[in-house]
Amino acid sequence: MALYRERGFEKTTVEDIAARAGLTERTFFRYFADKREVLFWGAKPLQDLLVDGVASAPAKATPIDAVAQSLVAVAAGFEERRDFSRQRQALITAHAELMERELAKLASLGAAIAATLRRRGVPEPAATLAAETGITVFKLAFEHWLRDAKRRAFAHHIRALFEEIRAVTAGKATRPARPRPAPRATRRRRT
Amino acid sequence: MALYRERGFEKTTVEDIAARAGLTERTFFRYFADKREVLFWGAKPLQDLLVDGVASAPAKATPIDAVAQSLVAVAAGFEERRDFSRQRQALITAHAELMERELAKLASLGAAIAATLRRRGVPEPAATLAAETGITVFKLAFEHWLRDAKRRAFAHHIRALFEEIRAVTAGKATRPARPRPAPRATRRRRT
DNA sequence: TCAGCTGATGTCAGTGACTGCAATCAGCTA
DNA sequence: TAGCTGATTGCAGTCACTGACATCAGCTGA
Repeated sequence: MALYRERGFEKTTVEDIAARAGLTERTFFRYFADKREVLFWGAKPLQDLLVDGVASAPAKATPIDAVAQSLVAVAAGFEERRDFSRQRQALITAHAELMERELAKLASLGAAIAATLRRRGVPEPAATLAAETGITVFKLAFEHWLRDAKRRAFAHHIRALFEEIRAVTAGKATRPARPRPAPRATRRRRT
Repeated sequence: MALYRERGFEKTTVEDIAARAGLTERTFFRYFADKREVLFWGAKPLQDLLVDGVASAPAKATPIDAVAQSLVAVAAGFEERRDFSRQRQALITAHAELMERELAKLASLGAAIAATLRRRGVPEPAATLAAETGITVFKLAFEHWLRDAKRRAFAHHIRALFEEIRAVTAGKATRPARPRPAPRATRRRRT
């Protein structure tokens, strides 16, 4: 990431990266499928955490709650890496190729969660919809968390967006003001 | 697509494609940013249709309904291309690189819809959530439509999944049976 | 009819991502 | 210390993609 940020993603050759790591280009490609993959090294552990969280949710939890709880639990681990996350995200959003890979990772995350829900007895298409909704919330909450001037917790944004998406799909929340028996007020932000 | 299906995506060189089209490789790259982009030629018109649909929804429609209506309207245009769509989709799902591009296209579709909703006065994060939910439903409904043995209309699947996602986010539909004060019975389907 | 302009296409050479294959190396074991 | 095994390296090759420049087709105005 140091190199990518120094001279930009496309200006950085795989040879550069390998050299910096004290390796050969050939060896780099034995560890990473391609040049982009380096930035997504931590994806698997995160997926395991999320899946475990969903799998171990209380039996009576609704699918969406199982997903929400798991996301909230995982969110804590992000707090200490806010600066890192922000730099990484800036890099990703600045390059279409990296965005593509990010979306692919999120999609496979969603698929894994859906599979777990199915294992819990949730039928299709509810399982996939709950998982995908979770991914949507996660993605947006992540952005909100990164640029929240008030530095509220990641988990806070996740919860708020689950509330909001519930309202949205219910056909409410058309207008900014909307007093609801919600634990927290719904937040607004600029684009 | 003919070439890709004949000899596979990676076995097909850009030179092959250009030759088949009676062009030079160089010219190919003047029309398409890269090798994958050929398969997504029709994306822009679709986006315009969807955006127009959302923009011209009745002023009193909720965001999610504006999106749903637009998707349903657009769905009609797909009916006559079911076989083509199926072949294309088989190709895409078989190649991770193409899936990535597909996801990216859907994401930009979502962004365009969100922007349109904002122009209609829908605040964030409701606009983005409604748009993303629409994309989720669209994607899944598309799959269902393609493999529906009963050959029900694309629009049918879209409507059904909007119903279902409403139930899911509301915390219903955990179990096949779930007697709750729900307006409609929850729909089920196989994977 | 033709010089001149313009936009599309072609030629050519080069860079760099990625792969297959064979060689080498490091650490361990019998 | 010979031999085995897994990790690393060297090398050669393919192919996607790009920049610079030449060429061509069709149009325009004199």
